[in-house]
Amino acid sequence: MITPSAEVSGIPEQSPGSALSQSTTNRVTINDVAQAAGVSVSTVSKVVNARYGVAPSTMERVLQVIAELGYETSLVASSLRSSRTNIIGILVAEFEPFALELLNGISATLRGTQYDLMAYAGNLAPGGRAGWEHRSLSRLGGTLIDGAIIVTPTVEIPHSSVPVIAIDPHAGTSGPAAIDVDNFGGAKTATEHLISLGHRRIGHIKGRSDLKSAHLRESGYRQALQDAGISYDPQLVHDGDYQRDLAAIAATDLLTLPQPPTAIFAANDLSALSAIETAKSLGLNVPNDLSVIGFDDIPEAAQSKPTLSTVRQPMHEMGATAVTLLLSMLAGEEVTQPAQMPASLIPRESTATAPQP
Amino acid sequence: MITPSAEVSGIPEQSPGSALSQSTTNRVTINDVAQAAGVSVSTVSKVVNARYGVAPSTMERVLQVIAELGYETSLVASSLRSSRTNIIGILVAEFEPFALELLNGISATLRGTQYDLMAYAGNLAPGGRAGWEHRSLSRLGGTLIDGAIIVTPTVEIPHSSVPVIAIDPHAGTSGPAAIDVDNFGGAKTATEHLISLGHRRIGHIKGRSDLKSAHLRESGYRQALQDAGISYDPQLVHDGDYQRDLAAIAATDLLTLPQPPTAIFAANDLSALSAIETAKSLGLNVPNDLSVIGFDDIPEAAQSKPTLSTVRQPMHEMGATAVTLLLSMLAGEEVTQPAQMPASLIPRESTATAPQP
DNA sequence: CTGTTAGCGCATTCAG
DNA sequence: CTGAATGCGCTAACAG
Repeated sequence: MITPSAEVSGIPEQSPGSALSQSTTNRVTINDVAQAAGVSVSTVSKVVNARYGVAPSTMERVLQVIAELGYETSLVASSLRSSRTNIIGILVAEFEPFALELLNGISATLRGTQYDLMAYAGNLAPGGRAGWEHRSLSRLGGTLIDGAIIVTPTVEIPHSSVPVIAIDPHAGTSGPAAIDVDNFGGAKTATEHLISLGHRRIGHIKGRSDLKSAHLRESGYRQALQDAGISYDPQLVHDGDYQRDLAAIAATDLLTLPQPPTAIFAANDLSALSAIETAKSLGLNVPNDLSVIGFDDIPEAAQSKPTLSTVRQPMHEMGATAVTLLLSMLAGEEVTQPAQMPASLIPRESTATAPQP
Repeated sequence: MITPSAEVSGIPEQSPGSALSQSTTNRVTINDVAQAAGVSVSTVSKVVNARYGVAPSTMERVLQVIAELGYETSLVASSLRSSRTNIIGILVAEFEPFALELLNGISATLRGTQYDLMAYAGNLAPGGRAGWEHRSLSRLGGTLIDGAIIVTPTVEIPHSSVPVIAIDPHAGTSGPAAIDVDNFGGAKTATEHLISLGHRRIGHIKGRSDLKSAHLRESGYRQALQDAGISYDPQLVHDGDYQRDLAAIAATDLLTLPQPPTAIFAANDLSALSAIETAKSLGLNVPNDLSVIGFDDIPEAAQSKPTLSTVRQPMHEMGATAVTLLLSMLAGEEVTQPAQMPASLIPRESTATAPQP
């Protein structure tokens, strides 16, 4: 999308041969400005931060030099000195679809506020040990960012020097204020959808067993089966770990059973999409031979062939809620109550009535 | 730290017995560790950075304390001192779909490297002036990040203290190494698609006239017409500015011509979707009465009714290429040649054979 | 091997 | 009104 940044008054054209334009590589610091303007560093600082106590003439001259040199305060240096930065940090393990959708909602909600947004992926480097949450929070908090939103933390978030909101926390509930989706209810709805289509033999590809959401989704699945009077068959439940490749193995195992399921509820969309591919490669038609439903509603779900039926997490709203809560915490209010968002069924093409035996 | 907004009324902050300021758990600094371990700060620093010259026994003790206190080096402080941070910065105006898709590709490409990723939206605050590119780059570069990828800059990127890659730059070509899509070729392909469906009277909704991409897309359109021996009719080309509302006006003008077009190539998907809505409101059926094709392939394109035919920008690949180029720049190689990615036709439901007169 | 000494760029007292 | 001095948390010389 094109940003409508109306460039009404252009930047002052800096003539190429300008003697002021410094040679190259080095950043323009407050010292350069002070020297060029013939004032002290502290005066420049006052001008930049709009403090009182500077003569208009001095102020004007300094501003002139700042414009010419294209000086901007270093985020790093200033945040080291003063506690306030006006930056909200989003801490993620990596930028996967879920985090990106969240980011979208967060960015939109933050637009027009005084805050800028910084998203940090702190678990990209190899040997990515667990505990990226604490590390990122500790490395950025207290200095670079005024508050943090942590996406899908898998461990308890410890005490922090800045306000923190957790989105979709996978560990216990004793941490900071948290926002998540109704995993149990959503999984139950998904399974009920399959049951209502006439399926009786329904497989499940589980999520990461160390995560709370995975257990809740499995519970929802089992509850729906039980409510419908369908007995639970352990053979129909395999581990997918929320990952594409492992889900493919799980799907293969399920579909090569002597009596394979006619439908699969995968714990997330990634697994579901992987299951569809696996089914295709085994010569099965989705949804005629096999129905598949996922969980999340990532963008890819609407673009697959067939399009993926799923349960939607309102990621945009979750991001917006997180921002709202965080802003009120930054305003000094106490926020501790967790928020749970509803999950909604999105039926698409990958689910259909059960094949007649 | 929370600053009560009593500053205005002149009340001195930090009241003497303020137990509140003590309640916020302060960050653990290297000083705390040094003190607790009974060593000097520099020794701790050496341990943290795995430098040689520390006795095993000391090292062990320090590590023990670090673990107990949960200490992590402050990104801000360390990056202020040492130039290397192992962080790549992605600079965007805000997190909109295009940037997010890019981020996805960038994150995936960076996984397993030594670098972490920091994305910064520097144009969220109100009064977001143009020139966020320079400001963000100046505020982060040289200290916080080792290199930067700037997404859709609209102004020239000035000299910088760190390596920079621009993705989809909308201004001139004299800046840093740049990556964009084949706007001309893509537009030509889109128009040829319409021609191959039998359309001869093809309208065009232009993009923002101050942007290079808009001109290239119009050129591609005209080239395709010329190649097919169709004469160019200025009446069929209106300005849409890449925006929804202006595109709607343009579409209305086009469709109420005495001899309206049977197909429209819009300069971006947003305009195309707007044109479809306009056509519907005029009682036209898309694609039977009017074919519409866009440019970009934003996620919404696959979810509209009818789904939108378009030309796809390979955003994932563009992000990956940006990372590759940047990494080689960081490795000391000289990279200046721009990279151009291919655009590919994505035919969907909004285009069909021309209606028989 | 370890501690001491300088700053990195900036904001903030406190004297002139 | 202005500038010199101090320190934020940390790393990199250099001494001891």
